[in-house]
Amino acid sequence: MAGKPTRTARMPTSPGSACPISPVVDIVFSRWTTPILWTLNEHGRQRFVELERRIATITPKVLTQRLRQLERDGLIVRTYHPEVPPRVEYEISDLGRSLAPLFAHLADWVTTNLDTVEQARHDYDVRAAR
Amino acid sequence: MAGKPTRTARMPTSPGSACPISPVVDIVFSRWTTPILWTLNEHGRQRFVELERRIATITPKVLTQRLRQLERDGLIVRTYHPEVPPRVEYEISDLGRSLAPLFAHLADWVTTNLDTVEQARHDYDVRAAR
DNA sequence: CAGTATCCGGCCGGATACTG
DNA sequence: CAGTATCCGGCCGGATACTG
Repeated sequence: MAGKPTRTARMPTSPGSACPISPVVDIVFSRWTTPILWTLNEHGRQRFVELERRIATITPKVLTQRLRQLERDGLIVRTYHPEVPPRVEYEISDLGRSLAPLFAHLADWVTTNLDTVEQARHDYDVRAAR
Repeated sequence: MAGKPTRTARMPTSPGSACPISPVVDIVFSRWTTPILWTLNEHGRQRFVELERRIATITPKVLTQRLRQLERDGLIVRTYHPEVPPRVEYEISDLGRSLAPLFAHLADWVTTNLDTVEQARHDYDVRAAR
């Protein structure tokens, strides 16, 4: 046994204990996962380039990474057609689709409350400046 | 005017264009915000140390940072009582409370689907290993 | 008590170039 | 077309120590 378990490294120290929704946050809500899932849900089965175009500011590397993670988590399905040139299609899975009502709910919250958040930020900043 | 605007720096390049829920993701779903909001919603108005204890694995620095952000976004309210020793209380705001049904919805999704996700990961890893 | 100060490592994501 | 390879910077978050 080599050395005591130094606590230095980034152990996940998941906040899960205090919060039952932490798992879904890890799975679904990273920087690019929601745009990807949203696009697949809206426009159906799509090829890599189509996603790249629709999401626009994403780079191919990152798109690949996120797609792989989503596939691993079972939220999307990847289909490879061995042709020349190669053709790959992505579509949302049933599990992924089960997030749709949730996403709609979130979109509602945004329409209703985003202004309030921005106003709050503004007020806070004004108060902080004085 | 010094130099052309080099595109090197991390411009946010927000994915928002493609996805109407990106804003709420930025506001609510970072590593520690959901545990904090959840705790405040469950146990009501609390002092700094109480939050620290309930969330357990969070450090004071990070707790302060997240609380400030949530206060700025108008999701929580901070009350400072100038006593000795000082007393500060945090409570969820009306805006913060408006997230409660959403959180319940998310918690439901977790109970229903977390097993499926873990199974999918397992299957993916097995397939990848071969 | 309720924080702040300092240091620091890792990881995520971006830029750019290249490939079966 | 659908990616991979390489390099790299910033930021988030953690560890530790200190303060009005």
